[in-house]
Amino acid sequence: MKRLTDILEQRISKAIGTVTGQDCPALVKVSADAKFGDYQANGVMAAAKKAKTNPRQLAEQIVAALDVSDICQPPEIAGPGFINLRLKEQFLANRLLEMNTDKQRLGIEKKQNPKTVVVDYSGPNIAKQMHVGHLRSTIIGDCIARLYEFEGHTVIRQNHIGDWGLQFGMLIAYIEFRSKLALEGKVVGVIPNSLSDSEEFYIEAKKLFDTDENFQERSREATLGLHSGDKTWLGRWELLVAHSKKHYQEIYKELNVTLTDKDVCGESFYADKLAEVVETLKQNNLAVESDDAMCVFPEGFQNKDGNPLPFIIQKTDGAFLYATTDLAALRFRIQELKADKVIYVTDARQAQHFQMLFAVVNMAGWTNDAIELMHVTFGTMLGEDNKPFKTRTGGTVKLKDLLEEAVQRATAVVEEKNPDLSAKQKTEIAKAVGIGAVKYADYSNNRNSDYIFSFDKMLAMEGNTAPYMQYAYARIKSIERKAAGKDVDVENELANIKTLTFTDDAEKDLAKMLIRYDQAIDAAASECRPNFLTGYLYDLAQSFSRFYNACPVLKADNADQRRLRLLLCELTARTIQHGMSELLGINVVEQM
RNA sequence: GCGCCCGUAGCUCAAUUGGAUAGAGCGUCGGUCUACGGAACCGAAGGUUAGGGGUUCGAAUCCCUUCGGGCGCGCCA
Repeated sequence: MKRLTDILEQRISKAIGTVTGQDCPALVKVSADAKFGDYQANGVMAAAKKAKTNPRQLAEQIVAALDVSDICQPPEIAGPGFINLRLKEQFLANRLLEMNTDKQRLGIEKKQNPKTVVVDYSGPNIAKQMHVGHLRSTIIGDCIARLYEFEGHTVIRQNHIGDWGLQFGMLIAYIEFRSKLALEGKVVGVIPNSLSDSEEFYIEAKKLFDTDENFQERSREATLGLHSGDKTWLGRWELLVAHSKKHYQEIYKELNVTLTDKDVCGESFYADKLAEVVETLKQNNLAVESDDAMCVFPEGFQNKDGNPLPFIIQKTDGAFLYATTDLAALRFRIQELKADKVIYVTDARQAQHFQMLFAVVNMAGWTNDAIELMHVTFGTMLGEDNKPFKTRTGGTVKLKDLLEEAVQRATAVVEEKNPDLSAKQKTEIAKAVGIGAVKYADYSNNRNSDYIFSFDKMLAMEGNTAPYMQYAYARIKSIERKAAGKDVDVENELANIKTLTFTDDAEKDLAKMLIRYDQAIDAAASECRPNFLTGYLYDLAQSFSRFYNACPVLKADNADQRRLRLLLCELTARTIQHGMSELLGINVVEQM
């Protein structure tokens, strides 16, 4: 099923071309106001300007050259030269019937020319618990990956974990140090058995590092040993990695995030490629020594003093930096993974770093115009005091704690609203609602802005929240259950519908919303903006509520009317289910 | 100092990227139910889109400028 906006765009653009002889886009959008119809073409004014003619007259000529009679009623011209379009009921009905035949994709086609898209997101550090600072990248990135995948692209997820460098040298040196203490009977436990052990060890190690020169020295040796592949050091390090992976896979599972172990490709993976990256850049005369460090100077970047800003790829002491790793990673993604598009999902503070990274990769000739490099930024998560989100005592909020609290709060709400459900159901619902609320709140905000984290707001049943969406879904499922109780076989009734007749405006309004789902997905994917999708789903749910209020389904006037209404219910449920569950990774529930 | 992001209703946020009279939710006020889950629906009030200038048929959106906020800017990631 081809996207309606694309069909209209194509036909009207063609008509503009026929009339003016110029190539001007029709700019078809959903109408701003229902009184202007369902869709509008905004491109005539610009075309008229280009052709140096009167826009209203041009609009008339275009309409005369246009045939959309299979879709719309005769187009109207309004204002300075808008072309307004009203869908025919028959067209609307046909679209619904087509959607009905495709349970998986609601009739939405895959992209004609799929690309290989690398999405880099989440990227936690090992040996530390995930905290709120990882939340936005993890879930926004996951939505982007799901969107592209649904559109038919080949998506390669990359979890670029922080698992290399001095801090881990320090930690494995501490494991060694601790084993000596253990021999003297001063501590119990030599190796960290869990991630929380690792975290404690990390704190202890840092203390020691800051106060003990010998330990500092040993940490450097450990780092070196690790980097040169020494088995003893490597073994200790692998232990840390294993605990960490287990931890964040648990979090991903809880969050319903699609990252798996095979997507992990962190700093350590690129460690042996860094020297070669630097060497290549040196040979190309792109990397030069400056203040004893190896730097590349991409054009257009300045430091505080107005001097060229370096992209430092090797420190004075010879060590490599994250810039070096990022270069190696990006080259790998382009050359080995064959990426057509690389999307980085990190916070906005790194914008300049990525601009420079892309510039350097371009200088090196590792990329070309056909490859799209994209930094998807997002703002900071703030507490209700408008300051960066912290615990009451000012500490970092652990993701695990945050999610637990969300589920706990949701449990209380379920308990209050629907105490008669089974314990098992309540648990399932609380999880879907609690975790869903956290994710949905993030998705529904424009990712560029900072956003204020509030359990009360995200768990509210009103407004654009996960619970509202889940409620809309549950109500539809409730109707279908009731139908079964009245000997109405919904599946059978919807299986062989040939014609549909609308008898109420609320039906038509809902139908028009339903057929716009493909466009919402496209907008969300192309801009990497999940809030376009949540915005659509919310509009849909509201539209359904209006319909629900106005149009009895099971007590409809006649069989035809009931069939149409059942179909609208079912398609709405499927769309909500698909959008929430498949694209946002938020579960819906039959009852709540 | 330079650069990036931001400033929209009392509050929290949208606005399909330059389109028609800037929309939601919360809060406030007023309505709707013996239909299917009231966790709902309808309506009202609330705006000089921070201020000013410009571009054009048309600006919250683009350009300039002032003010206010956040974040970057040489060996952390």
